[in-house]
Formats: sequence, structure tokens, C-alpha cells
Amino acid sequence: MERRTRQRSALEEMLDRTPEFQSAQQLHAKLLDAGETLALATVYRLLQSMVSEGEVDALRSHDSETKYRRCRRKEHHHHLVCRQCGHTIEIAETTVQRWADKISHQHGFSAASHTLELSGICGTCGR
Amino acid sequence: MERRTRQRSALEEMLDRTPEFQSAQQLHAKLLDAGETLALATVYRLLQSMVSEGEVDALRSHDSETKYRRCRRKEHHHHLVCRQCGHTIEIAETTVQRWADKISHQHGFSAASHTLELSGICGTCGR
DNA sequence: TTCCCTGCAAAGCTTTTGCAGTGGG
DNA sequence: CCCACTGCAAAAGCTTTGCAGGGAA
Repeated sequence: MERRTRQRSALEEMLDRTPEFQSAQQLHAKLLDAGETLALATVYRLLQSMVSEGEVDALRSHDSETKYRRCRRKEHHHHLVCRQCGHTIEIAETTVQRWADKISHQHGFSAASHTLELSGICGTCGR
Repeated sequence: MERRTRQRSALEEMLDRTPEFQSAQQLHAKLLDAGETLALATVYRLLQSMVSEGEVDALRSHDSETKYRRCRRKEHHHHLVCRQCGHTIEIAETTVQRWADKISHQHGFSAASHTLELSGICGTCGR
């Protein structure tokens, strides 16, 4: 449904080029640096649409920005984020899903889902 | 070093009264409802100070607000919420903490913490 | 009497939105 | 030839800050 515009392509390429979570503003700045011309508002709108299509993961960081990254794993997964540098690791879904299902079932709940965020200080920042 | 002011006491009481995470604005509104008089800016400043003293936990929610809760590490628990009627069950912390610690450690992270929300359809709504 | 804390209002940030114009299909 | 998408700028939240007055110790 969505149109293949110059701006959307440029943003997708930029997302593919970076594995870390980045804010909309960071992405916009990098695109301008790369010689692209597009408005910040467009970046926000594109990211919004990509998130709802499941193409991109969004994450609220601790410095009041939302950060985005191309979804690597198609399956349900969680994030382990460094509170200091923002370095992020994707955690495969295993134990938690089973645990959540069991708990929900015990209390008579169905259609269970969950959200989980892990944070800590990564090895580089901690030493 | 912090002074025991009318505003600080009122906010602490309000925090003690509610186990859920709440935004600064929610807390401010509730305090006004309760007949207290204090400025929103004061709530923000107090919460900031409480967080840095480790008295309060802060959490960035998905709707762009920061939510605060009195720190109660010993009674750490999660919530199972019915998406339909809002009925909530508190889940004791057991497996998840250990799981989170293990995962974090495997990736060289320290000072790990986590937030988890469970939701589903409760027995009453589901039948 | 200090000087920390508060209230108020203005400013700062990120993100959203209205509107008119443009370009993809 | 449509109408989804874009750019621009203004607006909308949430949160912080400057400053002057007030209250805790």
C-alpha cells in the first residue's frame, strides 16, 4: 500500500546500514549528511509506519527519545539495553513465553501476551 | 540534606498509597484532588530528587511519559492485566529475576533490572 | 537568619499535525 | 489523473529552568 518514495528508500538504506538503535533525529541528521534531502517530520512519519508494519523495532530510551532499529528477528524477542551507551542485544524468546503462558493459565487468563525490557550496564561501560 | 516540606511529605504519602507506576502529572492531579496545593514543577523536582536518592524507581512508558513508583525491591512483582476489564493480579517475582540475571551476565552486563507486563483476557471476560 | 525549596511562567525538547503542493502508480 | 506522501511551520505534550519570594532548620 505504501509508496516507494525517494525518502522511504533512503531511510530504509540508512536503517540497514546501522545495527544499533537510533533516534529519529539521529537518522535525519545522518541522512542530511549523506546528501539526502527530507524533512524531519517525514522521518517521523516513515518510522511510525514502519513500526506498525513490524518492519522496525521502537524502544523508549532513558533520555526521552524513542529509538528505532530494523527488526532483525522475525520471532518474538526482547532487548537487553545498556543504560549508559545504549548498546542493545536481542534476546531470543524462550523461557519467558512458557513462564508467562503458565502463569496466565493458572489465573484463568487466555490470549496472553507480554512485554519485557532488560537493562543493565554493558561490559565496556562497566569496567 | 533534603528538607521535610509539606509538598515532599504529601508526595511521599501519595506514592506509598499506590503500588503502580504513575506519571508525574497523574501524581500531581491526584494530589490536587486530595486537597493538596503544590505546583507541577515541584512534583517533577521532588521526583527527580527521589530517584537520585534511590527512593523511587523511574520507568519510561510507551506513551512518552516517565512513570514513577516507590522503590520496593524486596516485594518486586509483576502484574497480569485483563485487556478487557482491567482486572489485575499481582504475580510474585520468582523465575524471571533469575532468568534476567543469567541472561544479562551471559552478555557481560551488570546492574541488571527489568520491567515486565503480562496481559490477557481474564476468565470472566473470556467466557 | 540562612539558603533550600516552591510557585509561576517561560523556555526547551521531542514528536505530531494542518495544509498546500508534488510526484508515484 | 488521483490521492498518498512530503515539506514547512505551527502546535502539542512532557519536562526543565530562571527568578523572586517563602518557609524549614
